[in-house]
Amino acid sequence: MRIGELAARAGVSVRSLRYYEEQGLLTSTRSTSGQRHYTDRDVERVGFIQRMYAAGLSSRTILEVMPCVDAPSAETSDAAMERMVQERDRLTEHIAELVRTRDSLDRLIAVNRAHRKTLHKAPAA
Amino acid sequence: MRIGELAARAGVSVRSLRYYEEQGLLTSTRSTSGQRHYTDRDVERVGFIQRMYAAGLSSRTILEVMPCVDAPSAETSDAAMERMVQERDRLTEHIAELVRTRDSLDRLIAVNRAHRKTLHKAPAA
DNA sequence: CTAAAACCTGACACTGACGTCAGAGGCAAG
DNA sequence: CTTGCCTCTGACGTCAGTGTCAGGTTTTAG
Repeated sequence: MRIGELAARAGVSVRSLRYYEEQGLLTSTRSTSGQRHYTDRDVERVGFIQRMYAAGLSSRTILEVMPCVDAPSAETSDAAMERMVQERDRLTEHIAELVRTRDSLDRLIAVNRAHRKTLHKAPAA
Repeated sequence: MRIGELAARAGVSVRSLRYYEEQGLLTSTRSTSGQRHYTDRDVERVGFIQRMYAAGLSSRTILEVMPCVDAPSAETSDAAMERMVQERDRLTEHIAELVRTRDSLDRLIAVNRAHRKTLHKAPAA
């Protein structure tokens, strides 16, 4: 498929796909006229990339863990494995922090609700 | 206390504190010479701001929920409460997404470990 | 054949939370 | 007083992912 279809299927912009290629995260075969062509597998790959971005990894870091995705059946480089475990742990810690933050938001909401109930929806002063 | 001490206590840069003030998130009393002065309570306030940033809120959004922090005992504006609940829900969804992403990383790690074990740490080809 | 739509490269714009530098003034210690 | 550190304002730099525009080629539909 060409770049427009991949973009539509993966739910990203054409611009992003070119950027991913520029960053070495995505490769394409080129037709004689220079147009990029992709396979169905690339849809998943772009999805993976997007999730990594959403998890806070940079292009460079995603690139470092890619060997684990590309060659899970081969001798994945130690560096890539190490990086992936490291990012997994970082993500775990980040999730824990977000949960704590959400809890504090919950408490704040509860406190405000309690006060509003107390005031019985009194009008502004 | 002056800005340097607040920065040290809250673990942020002086630059950030000035930026927070510029965004309306933090206020200071000024000495006659124009220097900013803060209270102990501002240390917590900066901590709160930092956690909100870490949770993905923008300056503008933090500003919108601030009434709930500033006046939890008064008639907190409906808009602020609504915004806070909305952000709490967004955060919940984001956490769920991150957990899914971490699970997929876990699976990827497991797959790679299994293959490495199978290969019995065979040297690179 | 021709017009529209998709694609190409290259480059500049943008956003947002800062870093950093310049030039000037404030404040406690020796 | 002066040395040295802290602070002030203002402004420009940065980073990273993406938007967007220009100017040109390719593919597709009629």
